[in-house]
Amino acid sequence: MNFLPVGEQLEIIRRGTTEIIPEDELKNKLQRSLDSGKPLRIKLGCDPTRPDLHLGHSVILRKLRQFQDLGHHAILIIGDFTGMIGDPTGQNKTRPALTVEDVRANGQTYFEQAAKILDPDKTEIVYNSDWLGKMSFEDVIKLASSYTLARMIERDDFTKRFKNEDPIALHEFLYPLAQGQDSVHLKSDVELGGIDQKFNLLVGRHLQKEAGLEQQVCLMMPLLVGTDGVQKMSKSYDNYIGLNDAPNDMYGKMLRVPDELIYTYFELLTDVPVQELPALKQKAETDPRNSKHELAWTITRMYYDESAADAAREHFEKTIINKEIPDEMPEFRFEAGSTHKMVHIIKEVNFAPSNGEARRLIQQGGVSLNGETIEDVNAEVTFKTGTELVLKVGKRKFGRLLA
RNA sequence: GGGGAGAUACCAAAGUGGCCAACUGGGGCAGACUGUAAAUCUGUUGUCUUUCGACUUCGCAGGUUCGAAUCCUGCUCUCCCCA
Repeated sequence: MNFLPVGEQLEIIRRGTTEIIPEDELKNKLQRSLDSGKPLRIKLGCDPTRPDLHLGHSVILRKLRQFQDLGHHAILIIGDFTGMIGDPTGQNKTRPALTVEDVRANGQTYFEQAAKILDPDKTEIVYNSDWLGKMSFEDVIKLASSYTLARMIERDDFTKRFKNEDPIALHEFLYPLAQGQDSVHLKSDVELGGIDQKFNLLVGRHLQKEAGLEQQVCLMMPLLVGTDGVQKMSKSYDNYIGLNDAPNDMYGKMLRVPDELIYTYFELLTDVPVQELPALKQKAETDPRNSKHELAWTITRMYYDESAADAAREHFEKTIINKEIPDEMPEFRFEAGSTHKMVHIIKEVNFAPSNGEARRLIQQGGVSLNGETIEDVNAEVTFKTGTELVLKVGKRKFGRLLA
């Protein structure tokens, strides 16, 4: 393997990082691997409890990919065992523990999505139940003795929950230890994680030292702010853009992101070269509109391709900006000769979860048929052979009703 | 082991026998505005129902009552204090 010079590698590695602890060690490790031709072992643990990946996950996965491209060895840990505990990080509640089967199945889904970013052929996949599941109670006690309560509860999450008089289950203290044990087992050189993982990653360093191993470098990425511009991107806040989102959704959601995030997104989520970033930053401030379109296009292209990105842009301009009807939309067939209430149709095609909600949408002027806003809550539609109607609900739900 | 407090809709949080499908805030959704957002303003936010209304919902299970989120009993869970 031919590695780039340490300085160049560092420049790529540093992009977007929040913190590298300690950076000197990373430099040394890189130098050593350059001298010996031996790649570094880069560890990334993933939590398979929620297998829907979004752009937030991509920040770290992309960092791992960068290491891969630099010639290092990527290890993706499916935390099937730790998943049963539930990471207490950022939680204000005890998480429900999942069964092994659940977590295993999720792990597969997770990897399939991660493969959009990683080089799947060069990724080693491991399940931490393989070693954690074999530990004896004695082993666990030994492990638990290596950390103190005081150090454990200095964590923000625990402190907060403790102050709020929220429950903290004892086994949650084992989570960081288990994750750290992974590092011991895998002899990782670097562990990647979000900045909220700092504590967990440092425990890994600590445990490696106890085990007489070389310590891993901890590399933390910022938490991606979600589309609401406030909270970290997360499915539970519904402020995410999924890796599996359709191109149109991806593009549209991206444009709804607050202007302030444009640059950050370019830096953390796209593959534009480092050298172009300053210019993009400038543009994000002076010309947010076009800059954001560029961002949306770039990201859609990354997960699909250029033509999909072009099409998504067109779709957006058409439907949202010009308020036209899109070319393509889901079609719904109705029996010729049948009559349905609008309310029922809306619910039927899943544009509203209940009849009540559908009624509300009509009352609020959010429903139109062939461009005409429906005023009457009781409106009915009779389908004849050849009937073709365009139903619009809200700003972006379109459907073609056919008979 | 002993004593005390608590569990309300997506979240937070009022409500302590009828006026409660449940105040209020956040969030969500829709409309206006806009380059998409944000901000702002307006409306809306259990299910079924055109209206009237009916039904289900306030940790779980029973009970008292004409009537219960509100009272009683048991259970489950959580927090605090003492040991």
